[in-house]
Amino acid sequence: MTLKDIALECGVSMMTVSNVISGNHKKVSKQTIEKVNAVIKKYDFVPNLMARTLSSKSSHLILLVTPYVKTQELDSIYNQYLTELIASIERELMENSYYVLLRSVYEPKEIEVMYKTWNIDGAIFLLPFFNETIEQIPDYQNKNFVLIDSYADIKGVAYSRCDDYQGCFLATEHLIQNGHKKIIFAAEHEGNLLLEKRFRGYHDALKKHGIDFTPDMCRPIVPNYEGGLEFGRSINRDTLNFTAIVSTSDLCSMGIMRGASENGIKCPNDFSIIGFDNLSIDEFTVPKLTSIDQQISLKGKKAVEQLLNKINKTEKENVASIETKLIERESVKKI
Amino acid sequence: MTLKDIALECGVSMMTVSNVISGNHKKVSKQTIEKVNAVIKKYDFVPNLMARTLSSKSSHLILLVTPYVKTQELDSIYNQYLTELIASIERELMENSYYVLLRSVYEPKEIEVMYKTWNIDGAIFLLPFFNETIEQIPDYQNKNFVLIDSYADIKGVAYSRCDDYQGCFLATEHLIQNGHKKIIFAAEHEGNLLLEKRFRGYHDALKKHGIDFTPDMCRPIVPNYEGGLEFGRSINRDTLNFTAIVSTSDLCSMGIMRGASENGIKCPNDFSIIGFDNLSIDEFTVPKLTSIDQQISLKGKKAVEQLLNKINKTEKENVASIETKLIERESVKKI
DNA sequence: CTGAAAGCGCTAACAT
DNA sequence: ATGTTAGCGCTTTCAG
Repeated sequence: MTLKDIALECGVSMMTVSNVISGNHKKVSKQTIEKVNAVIKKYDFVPNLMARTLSSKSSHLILLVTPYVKTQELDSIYNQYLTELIASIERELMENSYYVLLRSVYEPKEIEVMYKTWNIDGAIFLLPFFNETIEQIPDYQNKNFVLIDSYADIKGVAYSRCDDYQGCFLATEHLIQNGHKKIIFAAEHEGNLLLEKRFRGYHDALKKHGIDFTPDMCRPIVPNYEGGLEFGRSINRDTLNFTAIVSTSDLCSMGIMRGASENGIKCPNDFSIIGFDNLSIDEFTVPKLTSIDQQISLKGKKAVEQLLNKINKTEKENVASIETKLIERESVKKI
Repeated sequence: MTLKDIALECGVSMMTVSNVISGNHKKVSKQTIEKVNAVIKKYDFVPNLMARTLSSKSSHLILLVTPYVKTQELDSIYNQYLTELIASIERELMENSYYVLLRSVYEPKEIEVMYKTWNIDGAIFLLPFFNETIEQIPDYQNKNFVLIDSYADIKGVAYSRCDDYQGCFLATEHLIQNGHKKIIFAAEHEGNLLLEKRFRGYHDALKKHGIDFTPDMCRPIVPNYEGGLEFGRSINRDTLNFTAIVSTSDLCSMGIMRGASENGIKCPNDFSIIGFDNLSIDEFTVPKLTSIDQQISLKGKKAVEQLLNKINKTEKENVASIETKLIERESVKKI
């Protein structure tokens, strides 16, 4: 069943059917529209987008780019994170009649190949691992790129990310409001644009409430489970010179809690901690972990919004900054 | 840059270039092949698959089908699970020059629409939620379907799933080998094909080692975190008439451990437990959770193998049953 | 408002 | 071993 068959049965030309389907309703009379739609419905006709793309160049295909790494190498945070992100993006694109091609990419060249192969209409980079490669892609300014979680400053692309500054500001302020003054920041942030934003939020919250920041309050740990575990194990009654920790990931927080508990230092009685990401496992830890929620689905939705703005050349702000939320559980104690 | 341009520059016909690209090397002389390949390389020419599909009908596009549900409704197990599964499938398809279209599907009709729209070459159903809908899809026997984790018995489709029977057999036997005799099975399995297999594995392991099964050894709980929590809370010194639990999900195990510990009943001293799925969070629980590993990546790889067999009409067994593995951690105590 | 002609980039089928 | 013809299903362009 093709456009031609529909046209024949309706006694009109292919162009008329095409116009009805494309929603060019100004070019067709009401009666014709109804007649054509009836026949389309009768046969459950669905236009072939391969053919449409070939002649019109626009495929309605969006490339979702993930890094090509061994699955095991992906920090487990990405598991939950990516599923939710991809699901929300797919849903939002679907509602706008776009389709999702998923591809793990190792070198920038592959992006270009995908464009030539499938006439891609745009791409969303799901993780901020592509900052350096994007500018190597030919004509990247005109390729409708959206970067997620990236603070790179690349001309012509759009961004969707959570407000990392505000997230750690919130966390820090919450600790202060619970009576904490000796609050440390648990991540090496130098050289990492995202972590620098988070550090800045922590720093400025201290400042706002008249607490001096000194360099020893920043602990240069790697913010994953192992890094947290190592740091946690270094905590004992002698080194416990703080009452609260601003962490930059839930898994890191879990590592810290586990490591410290090996020395009999327990959260929340001996120290309070706030994570980042609001993973569902936060409900399963002991104590349940207070965390900063990233609103992942909203981030995906906004990424699609940015993309459609680019595709439709709607002149808009090219950064979506998603508000974070504090999710209170049991890892912060009022002192 | 098109086939035509390459043909022109080489001084040959389009068909010759096409044959070189498709690997029809019997139809072209060695010199011509080299000449053509040189020009292709010179211009980084990539053939347009929209055009190829239009004339050849084969798109090299594979549909990955997930259920369309609210993200929040997806049990968190699927998060980690799906990411790893999708990553392994994408990788394997990519290596065979296939491309991945991702789509969440609400009703069977949508599958048919995707086929008409994009000339899909086959589909993999990532979760066993489609058993009832598949047979409603027109011509489903010839559509190259692979179902993951399904025990449905549908004509003409292929399957990739872990050996659930063997998984719980392994778990039960491991407990027995650690001296346990009073072992309960923690899931309502009736009416669920997959859970029935697991129960059978548990049952047969008991039998093999001369332990009688009595109906009270099967606890009809819902095998997720909440169900586990509820059951765990029901355990106290009076009701603790077993020494070990075969659970059918890691999250359920975590719920049980948490619920029981609220009553002062601790794993592994008061009872042993083995989970199912081997989630990475098993490393973070206290005690670390012994579990049955599903080899998710292998499952994805085998799913692709099944699919390619169908596409290439290679006559093979249409079920891939993935061996499970026991991952020992700290939740089983020798008694 | 409606239609005819031409062509998107490729390949199947049939030549030579 | 190589080339020619026709056509995949749709839209663009230009005419009426």
